[in-house]
Amino acid sequence: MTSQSTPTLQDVADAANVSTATVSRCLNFPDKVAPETRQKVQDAIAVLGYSPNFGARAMAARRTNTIGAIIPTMENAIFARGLEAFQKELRKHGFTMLVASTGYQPKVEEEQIRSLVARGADALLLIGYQRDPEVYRFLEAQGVPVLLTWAFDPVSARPSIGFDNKAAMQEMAGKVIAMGHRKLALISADTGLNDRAAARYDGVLRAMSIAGLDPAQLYFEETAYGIEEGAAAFDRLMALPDRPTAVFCGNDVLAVGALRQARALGLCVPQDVSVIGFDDIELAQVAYPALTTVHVPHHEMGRRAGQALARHLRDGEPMVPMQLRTRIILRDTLIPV
Amino acid sequence: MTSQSTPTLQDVADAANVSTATVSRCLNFPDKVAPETRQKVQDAIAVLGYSPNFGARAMAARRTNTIGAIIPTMENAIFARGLEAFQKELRKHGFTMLVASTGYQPKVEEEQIRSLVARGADALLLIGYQRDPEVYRFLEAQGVPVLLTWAFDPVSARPSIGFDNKAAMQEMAGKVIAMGHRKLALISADTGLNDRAAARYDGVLRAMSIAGLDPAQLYFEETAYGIEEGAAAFDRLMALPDRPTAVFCGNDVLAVGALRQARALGLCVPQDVSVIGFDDIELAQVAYPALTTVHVPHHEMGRRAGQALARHLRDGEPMVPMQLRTRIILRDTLIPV
DNA sequence: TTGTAAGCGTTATCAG
DNA sequence: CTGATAACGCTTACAA
Repeated sequence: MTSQSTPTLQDVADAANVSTATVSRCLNFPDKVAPETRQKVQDAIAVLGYSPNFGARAMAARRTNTIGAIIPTMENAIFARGLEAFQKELRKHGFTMLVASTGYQPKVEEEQIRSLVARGADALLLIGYQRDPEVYRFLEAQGVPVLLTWAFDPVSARPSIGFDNKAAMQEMAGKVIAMGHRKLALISADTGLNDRAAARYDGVLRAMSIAGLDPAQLYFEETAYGIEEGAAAFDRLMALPDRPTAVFCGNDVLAVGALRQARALGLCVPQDVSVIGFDDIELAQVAYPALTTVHVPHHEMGRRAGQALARHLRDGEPMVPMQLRTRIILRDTLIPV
Repeated sequence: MTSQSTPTLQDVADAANVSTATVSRCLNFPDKVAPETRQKVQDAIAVLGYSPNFGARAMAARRTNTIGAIIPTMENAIFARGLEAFQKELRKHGFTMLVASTGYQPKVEEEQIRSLVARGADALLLIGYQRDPEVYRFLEAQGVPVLLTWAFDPVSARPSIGFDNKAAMQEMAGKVIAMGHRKLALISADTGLNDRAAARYDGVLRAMSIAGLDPAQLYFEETAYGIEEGAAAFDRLMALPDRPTAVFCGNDVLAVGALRQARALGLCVPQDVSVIGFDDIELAQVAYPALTTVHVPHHEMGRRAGQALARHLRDGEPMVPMQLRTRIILRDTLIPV
């Protein structure tokens, strides 16, 4: 009774003259099987080129050793470093990462969440807090653990491993103000959809208040994500009658766009205007002038997230929220006014 | 007989007072079901919050509407644009993309291939031609169609949608030589593991031969992938007694590293040395000076690959190889010697 | 240590 | 148009 197409457990069992149960054990608990039996089975597996059917396994075992990660975008490497670390850590623990991206669209994120859950993801890694409560209910109902990252909200009860976007930006803004800058601008991603962007915005406002500046004076440019968009927003700011002397950017990608546009306009950064980024992705070092920015511990964040999830799944350890520190990286795009 | 945990087809069937077959039909062929029945079922689905189990579905239907894409790296956005387009196109046709990355390690690629196949990928998108023939045999045995991309080899029989790396680089090198450059260097990724890198290398050599230069005179720096690595290689080249006047780079990431190092060394690009990239990713425009490079039609490549695969899977259309054109983008890092 | 057999949640064939 | 029912390939008590 040889199968025509791809070999199954049964085929292996037949070939090795054992039961399917034994083959299964060989695969999952090798030491629960007698050495010689194991050898026979492994030979059969090799000969047939057998490899287990994931769907069937998932269905029978009711777990997949797979963890889904859903990020807003795969472009521009904003999340790449962190994910890389996450995936490496998971691998160590025998888990596989599945990635999906949403293009910053909540609807798409919901789809992706459902899709990954339907695919049997044992847990999910999501970026930021903000999403329809319905989504969280769904996840809870399905019994899928979720770890949030890239943000840390001390008041939220949801487990997260990230950093305080507001505090980080506030610190940076405080420094900029201390350098004498008074005319400030912020180029930001959509604060309505993106809680990290919103928090960073709040950070700038808070720093202004504390310094006795009127937050209403902040030039605020909200824009889509991308180098072009950053450039366009910067262009609008520079067309203002009373130009800002320091332009914060919600992320390094926008900042690099701003830098490019400054060049196009014949403006010198930082002499004519200072530009400040956020994230410290590789781009920031390569940009010219090298970008002053807020360093996010991408690698550590990914690693710890992987660790937390793996331990939770394997040993049932509860996932404890963890706040990581950011730090200001002074490069060449910021000088006192 | 209500299920305790996540609802199943059976639960829906019970709730709607129909058979599981009918529910399944509602899901897959809505118009093969009477409108009122359909309504009942849909209500039940909504009430229970049912969503189909992917593994079970895959097992029963023997297809997943999922296509796997395996790329060398997710960092630096080299493949990001193309993948994005690929994924968008697939979505249009009702397919889902699953990504995996290999870190440029053949062993890891094999693992990922097996993993995606085990997960039931209906087809695979792979980068480049070069891999163990055993892998191709495995894929064939499993009946999994494969489309290659990011390369185009006219003599290979395997379906691919890409461009001719060698011809592209040769054209660029020809141009550089025509500008009077004689002392040439190439910073390349590992040509042993990476057929795109090897082809680009060959392109430079060929252009030299054609121009009557001795290919053996090419300064060749083979290095790992990354900005740091590009910088280090450039540094070694500049330490040479008889410096090259033009430095080709196997990709934009290496080129940007070279640019950074030039700055660090106090060298002016392009006055002191010309630098040439390959790929034309966003980085190339943002770099300073803006990078002269070979434009790869990322978007079109991804889109067409998605189209070809979707049609093949849906309508059984054969996948025909397609060669896309690259073009030289002259920006600010190359001048005549 | 190994085998038997009952699921796991769908799809799809075949009657009705 | 709808309902039984047999797969699909694997895991896991439970027995031997």
